[in-house]
Amino acid sequence: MNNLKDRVTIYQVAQAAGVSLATVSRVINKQGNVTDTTRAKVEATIKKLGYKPSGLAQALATNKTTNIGVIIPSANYVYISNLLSGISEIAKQKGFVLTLFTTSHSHEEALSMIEKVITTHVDGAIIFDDELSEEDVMKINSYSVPAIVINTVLTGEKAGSIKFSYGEELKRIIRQYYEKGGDKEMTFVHVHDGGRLLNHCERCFASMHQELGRPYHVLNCDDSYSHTYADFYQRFTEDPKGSRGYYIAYRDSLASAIINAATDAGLSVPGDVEVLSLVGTKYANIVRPTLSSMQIDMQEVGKRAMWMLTDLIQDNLMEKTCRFEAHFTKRDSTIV
Amino acid sequence: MNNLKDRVTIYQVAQAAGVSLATVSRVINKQGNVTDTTRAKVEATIKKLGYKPSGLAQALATNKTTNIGVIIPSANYVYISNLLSGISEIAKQKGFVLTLFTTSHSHEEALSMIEKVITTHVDGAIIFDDELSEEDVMKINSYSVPAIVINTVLTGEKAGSIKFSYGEELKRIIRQYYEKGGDKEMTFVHVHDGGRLLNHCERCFASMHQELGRPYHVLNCDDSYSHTYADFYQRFTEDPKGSRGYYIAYRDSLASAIINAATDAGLSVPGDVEVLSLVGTKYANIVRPTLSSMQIDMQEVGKRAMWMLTDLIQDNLMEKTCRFEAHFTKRDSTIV
DNA sequence: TTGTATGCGTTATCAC
DNA sequence: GTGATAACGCATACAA
Repeated sequence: MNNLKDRVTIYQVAQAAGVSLATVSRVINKQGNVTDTTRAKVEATIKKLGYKPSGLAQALATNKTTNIGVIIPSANYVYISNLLSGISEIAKQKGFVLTLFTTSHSHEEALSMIEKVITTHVDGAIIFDDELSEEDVMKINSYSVPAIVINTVLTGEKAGSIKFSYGEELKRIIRQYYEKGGDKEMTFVHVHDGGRLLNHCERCFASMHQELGRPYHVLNCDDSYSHTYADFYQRFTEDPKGSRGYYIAYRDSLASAIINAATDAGLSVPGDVEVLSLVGTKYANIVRPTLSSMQIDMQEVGKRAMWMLTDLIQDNLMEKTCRFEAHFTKRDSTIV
Repeated sequence: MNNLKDRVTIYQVAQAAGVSLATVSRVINKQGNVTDTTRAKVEATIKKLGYKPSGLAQALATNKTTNIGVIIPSANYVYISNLLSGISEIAKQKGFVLTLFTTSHSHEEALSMIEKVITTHVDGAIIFDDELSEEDVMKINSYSVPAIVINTVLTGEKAGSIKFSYGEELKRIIRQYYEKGGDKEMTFVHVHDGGRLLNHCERCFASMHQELGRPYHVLNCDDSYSHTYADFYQRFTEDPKGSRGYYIAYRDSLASAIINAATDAGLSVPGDVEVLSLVGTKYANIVRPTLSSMQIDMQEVGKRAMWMLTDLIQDNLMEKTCRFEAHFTKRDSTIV
């Protein structure tokens, strides 16, 4: 049961090499003050015994784990795994290791993850979770764990944040659509538990239409390709004329469901049905017709977050806040 | 710099509550032998002081981190993130946390990650990396770190493995294709650094054709949608007749590149060009025409791996080896 | 039921 | 240059 019982300790190395453990420690940490002779002797026995220092004990003694906690919703979305990949790339570069805390659309769980991060003794944390309020996140900071928060503003001593500006760009797209003669009525496809980003977009969508005095619709659907496809296929076949419209969906897969349903129902895209994906990934380019989308390079966001965090850990972060602008790429699923 | 200096310790709690630290420890670990009165007192001061036990110190004292090391190639592929998501789901259920070690197509790096896993003092490890040989993986086991290895056989006391059976199914698909009157010549689309699974498939592909006495081709291409699209588009437009064939690609995105290139070049899929994706994901269903694919439910693999690992950690793993069969799903990109 | 003492595997501050 | 020795924060066997 005690699966690490036979771990070789620094003490055993010292004994075998005929020196004190202090000397071994010096060799490990490549500090000076060691004769080449003894150094060689120690290194030899280290190799012979297969000694590996215990990160645990090191961390306890130095008060530094080289460990970054990452709080994200379940890693199963493409844009999340892109984010993770970006974080991971820089973390590796800087000598950090990532510890994952995944949440699943529950405020309670997200909170308990924050507690876990604190007990886990990480050197810093990157948090990307819609369920967490600023207040929640402050909690982690009150334990003086440096933290970068994505998509939530956060003010604090040991904190930085990355903010997405989605709403303004979305408003611009909507205004431009009508200005350039777009005449379809727009429908915002709402999904349950879509998170704060989606809700923010929805609010901007609504307020823009109110501002323009245009009619608009909001439709609830399931966060699943097949369900969404089925729903829309039924909708499109039952009332082809009434289905004409411009649909804004949260994710590539959902947008694709609408495109495919329309195409399969004999409607033309973008003639009868236009579709915009809010969170575009590389798949926007792959599906046919290609998918007009807004996107933020999440891998880049991940990199930046990790950069900011390393700076923050060294008390060296100048700009505590950073914005990422969403960009619109027109492809074949929309006319303008 | 010393970012955790002001952490509240168990000792401070004890002092504030007027008990010994042993009592506090008992309260934390919910052991018996504590009066309700003192328990309440201790819990109150814990809350008041905002005390969180140090996982580090706990781990050092008990020789148990609740930490699982996961070695994977950079998490940027859909099937990898599915795997991760499966692992993560069960890990959370069992009270473990995941520490990520990502590698990037380098044997050296993969080896150094194994060393890191050892020093990191994890309770167990799940390894999915094509760069690691059995010998490499044995190393982690020789430190008596329980490990589950995916897609590499491994024999060892504290080890289990999950094996994919891709080759046999691929052979079956190929044989069946010709038996049912498929007459296109097959091309295996090879990508650099595709890993052991791809190479295994390639060998099976070749040997099956030799067995059948059929001609076959192997084509090198880049592991990128856009490059592959460009390459194939050129190929298809320059020599439409000669392009007729059955292409086997590693990944959905690459297979989609071929499909789209063919379609855009005026060829018909699956009339002129048939395409099979080896590692299918949900996108096989989304692209048009839909993509015939082989697939293994990687999320399920992840779950199983984590289940096996928890059993292994408790010396309770009966079946040390487990196979996952790849399944073929015929969709619209192939005729049979 | 509660407190004392020791150990977990390091680092770091002293002496020598 | 090298070696004792005290932290680091907690669990636990043992004594009270």
